[in-house]
Amino acid sequence: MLNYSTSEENYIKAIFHLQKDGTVTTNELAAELQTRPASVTDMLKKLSNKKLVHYQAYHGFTLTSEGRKVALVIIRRHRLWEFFLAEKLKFSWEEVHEVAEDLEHVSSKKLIDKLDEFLGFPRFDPHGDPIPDANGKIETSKQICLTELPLNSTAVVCYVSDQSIEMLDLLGHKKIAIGTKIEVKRKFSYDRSMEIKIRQSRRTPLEQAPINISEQLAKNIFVKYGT
Amino acid sequence: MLNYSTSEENYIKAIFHLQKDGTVTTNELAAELQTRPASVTDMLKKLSNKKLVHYQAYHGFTLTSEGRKVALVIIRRHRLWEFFLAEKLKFSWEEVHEVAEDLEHVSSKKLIDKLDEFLGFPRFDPHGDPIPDANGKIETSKQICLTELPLNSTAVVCYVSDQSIEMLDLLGHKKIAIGTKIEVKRKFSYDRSMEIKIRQSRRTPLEQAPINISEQLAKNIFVKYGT
DNA sequence: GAAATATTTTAGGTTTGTCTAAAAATAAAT
DNA sequence: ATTTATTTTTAGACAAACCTAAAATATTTC
Repeated sequence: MLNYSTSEENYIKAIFHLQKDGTVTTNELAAELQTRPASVTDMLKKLSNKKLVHYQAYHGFTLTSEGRKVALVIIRRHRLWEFFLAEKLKFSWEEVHEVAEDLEHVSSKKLIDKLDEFLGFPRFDPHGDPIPDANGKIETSKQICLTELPLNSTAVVCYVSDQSIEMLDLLGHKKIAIGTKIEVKRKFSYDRSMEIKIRQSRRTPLEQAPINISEQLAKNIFVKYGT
Repeated sequence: MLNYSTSEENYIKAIFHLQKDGTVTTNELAAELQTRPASVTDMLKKLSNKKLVHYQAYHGFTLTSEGRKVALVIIRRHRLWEFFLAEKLKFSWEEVHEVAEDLEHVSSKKLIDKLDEFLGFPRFDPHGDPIPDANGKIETSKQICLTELPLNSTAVVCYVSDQSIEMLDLLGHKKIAIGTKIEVKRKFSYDRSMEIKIRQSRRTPLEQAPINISEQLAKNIFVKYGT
């Protein structure tokens, strides 16, 4: 079970990413995969036979629930490798994607689950995209940079990109950590600093006075909506 | 450059391993790769055109120096991944090979060199086989278990397979470490324990009194001939 | 050294995934 | 509602890597 060719996997993954906006068309997919529409039709028939996509000639296609499950496995592999490359091998942000494109097709489930464990079950890849867990569960809300959080919105810190001693010292002083709830109260256009209210996760319901965050700090803090 | 298909890579690697005993024959290679002689002939023509093998119809083949270079790159990848799987992901000894068979075909040189660095430039994989360095240099003498070292032979400790606290404590007490020179003076058939003389690497020229090593300990110490 | 046996190569076919060019279906425009 | 344009599918080919069966070459044996 769950043994597909590199090519099939790439199609499934691409459909998953494109289908956010409704059904996917042949041309869209051909453009995404840098191939020809005729090739897409060929492959789609195959994936349709394998019950991975709903396909009606001339009317686009979407993944079946089985197809979605496969897609999530591939995305899990991809993002875990990206995390590994950035975190352990010190690849830069922009370099990880290309190498992960190859690594993601190595299909040993045990390899991926052990890699996940080795990495400490990370929940976001270096681009801030969520990593599906071993059961295919994935965070719905995408991670965004604190600088992009709109005024008066509340979100939770989930990742800090710069992990230097100095950075962690500053965060400690401001009592900001993974899980801290943040609400943006003001943004100053002069230096792009912001004023925020924070609440420690769970056990600290008391309202804190607003504190100030420099642009440089905000740039390295990532948050997501929700709990 | 250096971009070959998975199939080509498997052929090159297999020829490298088989050619230790002279030229390789079509049947040998077919058996090794679980394929048919006719398929081997097809591929061999292709590799011959690419100047990776010397090939004369009906008379076997060997790698060219270019082919050997390619083989060493593939073996380097394979053994580094094996080391990674065993050391970092806690795969058992016997499981690493199969997964590494897939990982070895991911061809990014940067990936492999960074992996090498991350792992601390290991010189032997979990089976005791030497890992070629980034320039394709490889230890000539294979690592063997101390139990296999013949009487009155001298060799150098290069690897310890059991790295439990207890084991390291015992090794520390006996002053045995990586680089220690060992000469086997006696082997007792009764309990398969052995008496050895040791000399610390370089700076300790003085002859030590022989010490005794249990079979259990010897089984976990690996040595190689040479410096 | 000719016959028997084993090995290797050729010839022709299959599958996977791609392509081009032409035909069919859908969507847009007048 | 036709015509025009776009999109999608079919038809037929091709390369890679494999296969079977038959022919060619080596090797053994007598």
